[in-house]
Formats: sequence, structure tokens, C-alpha cells
Amino acid sequence: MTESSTERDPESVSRFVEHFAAQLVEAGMPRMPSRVFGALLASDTGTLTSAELGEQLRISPAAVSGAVRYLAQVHMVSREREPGSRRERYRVHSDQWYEALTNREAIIKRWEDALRDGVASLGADTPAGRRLAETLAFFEFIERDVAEMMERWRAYREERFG
Amino acid sequence: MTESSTERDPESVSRFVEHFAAQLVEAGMPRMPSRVFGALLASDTGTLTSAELGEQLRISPAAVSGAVRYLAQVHMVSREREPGSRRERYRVHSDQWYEALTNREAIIKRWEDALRDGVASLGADTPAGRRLAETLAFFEFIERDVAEMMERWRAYREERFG
DNA sequence: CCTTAACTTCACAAATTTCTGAAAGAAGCG
DNA sequence: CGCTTCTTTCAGAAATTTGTGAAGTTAAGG
Repeated sequence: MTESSTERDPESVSRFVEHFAAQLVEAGMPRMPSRVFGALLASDTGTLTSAELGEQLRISPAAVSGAVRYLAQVHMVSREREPGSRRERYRVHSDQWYEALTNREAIIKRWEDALRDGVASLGADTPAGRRLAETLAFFEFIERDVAEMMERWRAYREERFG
Repeated sequence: MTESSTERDPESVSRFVEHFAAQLVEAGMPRMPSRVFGALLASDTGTLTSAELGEQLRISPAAVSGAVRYLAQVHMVSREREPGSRRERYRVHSDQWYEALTNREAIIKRWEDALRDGVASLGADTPAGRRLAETLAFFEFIERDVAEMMERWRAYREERFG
């Protein structure tokens, strides 16, 4: 054992952050947002200031700003003004963010719109039209069902984590 | 009315293809695979040859090749050898592909691995460790539940589309 | 108000990704 | 078994994306 049980070896933290971020990148998220998000997730309080992020990740204030804008836009972090200071703090709400993950809602809606257009313009009575219609039905189904799944998750979480 | 009810105005088809592909791109899929996939989805038989794809989308054989390799890798299309010909045909199985969509399984598994490492190295008894553990629990939950959701979809589909 | 700390925006440089043409590689068909 | 047709691979050009420094904006604190 090296130190107290709540040590935070910066090296270990960094290793996790970079590794986890790499997975997010692989899934399609831009690099800086992924790293910033990883750092927040691995922080003790779940909040970090812009300066802390910049220092920990070795990136410029501009990069932090851009990453945070992205993350806020997809609701994976929220910004808080520290009262009586010009410091901004960024927070990952434990639950907020995976709600966001399943909230591809906006994207799905647009897929649905595109598919509806397609069915209309290709003709509902054509083979292609039918294929599009079935795909559309799938998304509509998913949309309804994911909501229920999140309900189940919240119940499960309540029970297991309180 | 311009022609028969099963007309396939290339202009309309193209408009759909490009519009739908744009949505896929927005969701993180590379451009060419998105366009190729759109074209297949909007085709009458659900299959197209490399040459047809190249002509319809105005792209080089090389681009078709690359796009198809990508799509096959993520199981969104399958390749078929047309017997007695050196033509390859690419097919989108109506159901195969959205199964693939929910099959982020490999990706989720790796997230889980990264999170497990994180819990171990940050300590399960630290605030950050607990946050990671809960996130991990979420993914494990999702994984189980999505499988059930697909079951429900298949049942629903059966009933509605036969 | 003026100063100063903190964040954001902008223009550009760097790195990466994407697509093409050309050449090489399979596979039917005579 | 060689010819021909189709597909893949490869190297490089073009386009896009990403991150930085520097200037600009906002708001706290004297």
C-alpha cells in the first residue's frame, strides 16, 4: 500500500481518463470532448473548473471551451457559475448523462422524418417504399420502448444504489 | 400523375438517398458508407451491384469498395456473389441491419472494461469510484435489456408485417 | 468606473480523413 | 490457359477537422 485508501495517483487517473476517452472516440465522439468528459467522470466531486481541466489534460483554454460547448449541447455536462467568482464549473450529473446517451431522440426523429419522406416519394406500394416503412416502424417502436427501459433502469438503480 | 404507380423517378430517389445519408453522417457514420447504404435501402430489390452504385452515386469503384467494406464490417449489408458472374452484389436485409444498429455490443463491452479498470484503480470506496461503478451498472443493465427489447420488436413486427 | 480575471471567439496551422486514378489481383469464359 | 471483366489495393491530392495563440467579451472587485 502506498498511501491512504483515498489516494488519487494522478498517473492512474490519467490512465483511466485516456483509456475511457479512447473508447468514446471509437464510438464516434470527438477527441477533446471525450477526454474532458473522462476527466469529469473520474474527478472526486464530479465537477472541475476550466483551469483544472486545462492543466490536467494539457490543453489550451480554447480547447476546453470547445469541448465543453459540445458536451453541454448534448447534455452530458452542465455548467455552473460559482457564485461570487468568474470561475465556471462543469459538472457531470451521475444520472443526467446516460439519460443523454439514450437521448439520441433528436437524431432518431430526423431519421424518421427522412424515412417518412422516402415512403411518400417512392410510394408506399413499392418494394422500396415498404422497406422504408418497416424501418420507420422499427424506429417508432424503439423510441417508445427505450422510454420504458429507462423507467426500469431508474427502479433498478433506486434499489441497488439508493 | 406522371407515370405508372411504380415509377422510380431517379431524382426523387436521389433526393431521398442524399437526405437520409446526411442524417446518418450526422449520427457519426462516414459519408460514403452512408450514401451507399441509402441507395441500397431505396432500391427496389434491396440489392445493387458495385457498378450500379458507382453510377448512381457518381463515385469511383474504389469508393464503392471502401464503403462496402465498412458496411459489411458493421453488418449493415452482406455481400453476395452472383453465381456465374464476377459481379458482386450488395444486399441490405431488411431486418439484419437494425439488429446491427442495436449491436453496439462490442463497443459497450469495451466501455464496461474501461470502467471496471477505473473502479479498480481509483478504488471502489472513493467518490469517483462509486460514480464509475454506477455507470458500469447502467451499461450492464442496458445490455441485458436491449436484448429483450429486440425480442419484443420481432414479435411486434411479426404481427404487423407478417 | 477602471482593472483584472476568466472564458469565448476567430483565423490560421497542423494533422487526419476521404476520395480518386492507376495498377495489381481474382475469376468466369472461350 | 490466356483473355476479359470486375473488384481491390495503394499512393497521393484534396478536403475536412482539430487545436492553438491572440484578440475580444463579460463580469467581479476595488
